[in-house]
Amino acid sequence: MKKDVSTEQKIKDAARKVFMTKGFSGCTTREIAKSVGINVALLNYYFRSKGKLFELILEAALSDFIESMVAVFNQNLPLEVKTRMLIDKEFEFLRKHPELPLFIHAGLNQESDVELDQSNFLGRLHTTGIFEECEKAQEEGRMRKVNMINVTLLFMSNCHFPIMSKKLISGIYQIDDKEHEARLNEHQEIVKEMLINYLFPNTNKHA
Amino acid sequence: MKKDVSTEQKIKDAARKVFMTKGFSGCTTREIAKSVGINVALLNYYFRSKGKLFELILEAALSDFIESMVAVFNQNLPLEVKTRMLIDKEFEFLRKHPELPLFIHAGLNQESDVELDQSNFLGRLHTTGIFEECEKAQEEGRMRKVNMINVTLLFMSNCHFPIMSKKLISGIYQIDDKEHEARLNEHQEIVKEMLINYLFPNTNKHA
DNA sequence: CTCATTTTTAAACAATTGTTTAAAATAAGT
DNA sequence: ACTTATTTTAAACAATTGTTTAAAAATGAG
Repeated sequence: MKKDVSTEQKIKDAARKVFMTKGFSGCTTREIAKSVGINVALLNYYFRSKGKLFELILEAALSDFIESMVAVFNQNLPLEVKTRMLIDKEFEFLRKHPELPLFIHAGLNQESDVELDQSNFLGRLHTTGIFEECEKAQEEGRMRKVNMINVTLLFMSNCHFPIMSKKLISGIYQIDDKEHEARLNEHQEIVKEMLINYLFPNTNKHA
Repeated sequence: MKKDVSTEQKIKDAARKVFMTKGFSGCTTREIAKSVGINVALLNYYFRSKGKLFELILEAALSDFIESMVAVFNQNLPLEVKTRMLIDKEFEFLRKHPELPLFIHAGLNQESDVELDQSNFLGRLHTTGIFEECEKAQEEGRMRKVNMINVTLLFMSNCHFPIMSKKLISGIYQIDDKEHEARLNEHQEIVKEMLINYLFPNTNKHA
């Protein structure tokens, strides 16, 4: 029945790679097919169209990215520790998939018919209990009272943007990959300290 | 000689709008021409090709965006005040041009031949004296000792990302434009306080 | 082996792409 | 007014696009 790796999966993998680097309208179906070593018609045999294939890849990317958060939230650790871990894991995850954030944002802005709530991301976050955990910490005065949307924004801004902006930052400051990596490593520590200090102001700062 | 608004400028304006919302490969030259009310051939008469026109628009966008920073840096005010003003001006500027950050990042990743140092952005920043100002503040212990690249990252992350991520955040949390705007307004204050606290820890916090 | 189903291909389809050519319209110079 | 230069257009160009059709190859069941 199935081969070692099914053709369907091979197409998905190739499509992911190509779409990620070039975007939806930046590549052709033939380009994807060629990188798999198959005919163009086979793409439309498995997936009905280029657009449908793209939606699939985009939703999978979104899922990966939410799942990497959920994994940390599910850890049974104090909120402060979890926060540090979340940032570390995010940086780790994004270093492995540096094109992901830009791909997601560009993809959402182009293919406007992708409905985010269909994948129930909010639900998946809720099941981790992180919202209640924060609410409790806020009531107890351990955590600064900030709307959870703003908390999310704080984390995403400071983890995703540094990765997305590599070309811009390297270009402006004229630094090479090595130097940029060094800046990124330092930034990871900066972000951890800054966010912890801001969100948990009463925790003793190890300065 | 010249008309009220030159055709060349009208094309640039239209191209900017179209490229911003759809990206380079997401639109066609005919689409741009049509929105100006001219023939396709006239595009290539003024600008040599679609790619050349795009580079022009992208570089202008980058320029706008750097200039909005430079304007603040040139103000003769204490660093802490300038910092607050920078964040406010950035949010103000980006609210007017919300597509700009994503356009710049996507554009840089697609059209890789755009050389950032040709526009001498770093030079323009240097002439404001902001680097020396920070260095001095760092030596005097008023400002935390952080590499200027990381400082830049902190500002950009926390100003640009909240604007760029509108669709993602609205989609995940299922909020409408009004609620998103409210979150953004609150975020502006959060970012100001967080960055000031982090970069100028000795300043008395108005908490 | 046989036959039906699934997988894969080559070829063609019509539409659209960026760009060019050559002619028309407009403006400027003398 | 006549000529030259500039601006604008319509039409065509070849190449590429996403998608489909119909046939071939591979696979599976009995």
